[in-house]
Amino acid sequence: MPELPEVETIKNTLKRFVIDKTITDVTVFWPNIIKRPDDAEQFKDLLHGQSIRDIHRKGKFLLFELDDAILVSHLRMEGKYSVHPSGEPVKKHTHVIFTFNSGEELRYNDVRKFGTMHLFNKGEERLGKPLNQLGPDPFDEAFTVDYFYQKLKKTDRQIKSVLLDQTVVAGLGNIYVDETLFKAKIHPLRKARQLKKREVQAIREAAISTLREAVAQGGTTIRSYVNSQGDMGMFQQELFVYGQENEPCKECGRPITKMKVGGRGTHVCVSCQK
DNA sequence: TCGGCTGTTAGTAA
DNA sequence: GTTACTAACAGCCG
Repeated sequence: MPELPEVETIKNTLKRFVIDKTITDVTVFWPNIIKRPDDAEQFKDLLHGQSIRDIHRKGKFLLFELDDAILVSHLRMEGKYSVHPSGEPVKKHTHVIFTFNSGEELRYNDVRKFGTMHLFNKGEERLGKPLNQLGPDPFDEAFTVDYFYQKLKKTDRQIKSVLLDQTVVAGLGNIYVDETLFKAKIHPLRKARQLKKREVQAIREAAISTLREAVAQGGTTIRSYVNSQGDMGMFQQELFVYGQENEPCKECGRPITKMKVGGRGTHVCVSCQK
């Protein structure tokens, strides 16, 4: 589900509910979510007594900053965080509960159980998986045209697949890649290494502006995404190609085509995108 | 009823 | 080393 704009929105809404709350207990119903440490009991012990001081985002990852630790969380397709009074009935697909000293709980819910949590000592989170291979955030100043152009030049893959590669740039997923390529007027099947520098520049700018606008709209809700207050995003109203199969292109009027690229459903205006 | 699809990515095979 | 495919899981749609 969530790509950069959704994770950013979740971070911002969640902060209001959890900052300076102290974890007094952790309950893990589906241990496979916990990837580090490998033992869920140890995970629980390390979190006991820790307070949430801040929440950060890197690509699609949420980073919960605790007193002595960083909890790195990826929501994958359907992960959600929400805060509830302790007495409230627990919903189906809730897999981890962080109990606070405030009489509330932070609950992690994930229909498909794909999400992951990695716990690190503070300062060590960038050294191991999953953050050690992550490319720059699109909003980071390290995401320069030169960096991007060099990366694209040394791969044989199609541009769409490269944009989905989180080691190249971190935060784009299937929706925003399709939207970015439409905005840049580039066909998703183009070989990355054959793109001209001005095309690479156009993709970079399209990605940044698309993501910025989507953050402003609170993300995109296609089926299940809601932020940590339960609000839907609004960016689905601004989509040009994603989910617009057979609809007229908002630029040229010709129908949007759906195809497969790298195994992913891909939406393209074959008239606008070359 | 069942196969195919879904906002992701780690692991494996070629 | 690079790239392509699949599995992890559940639900929805035709």
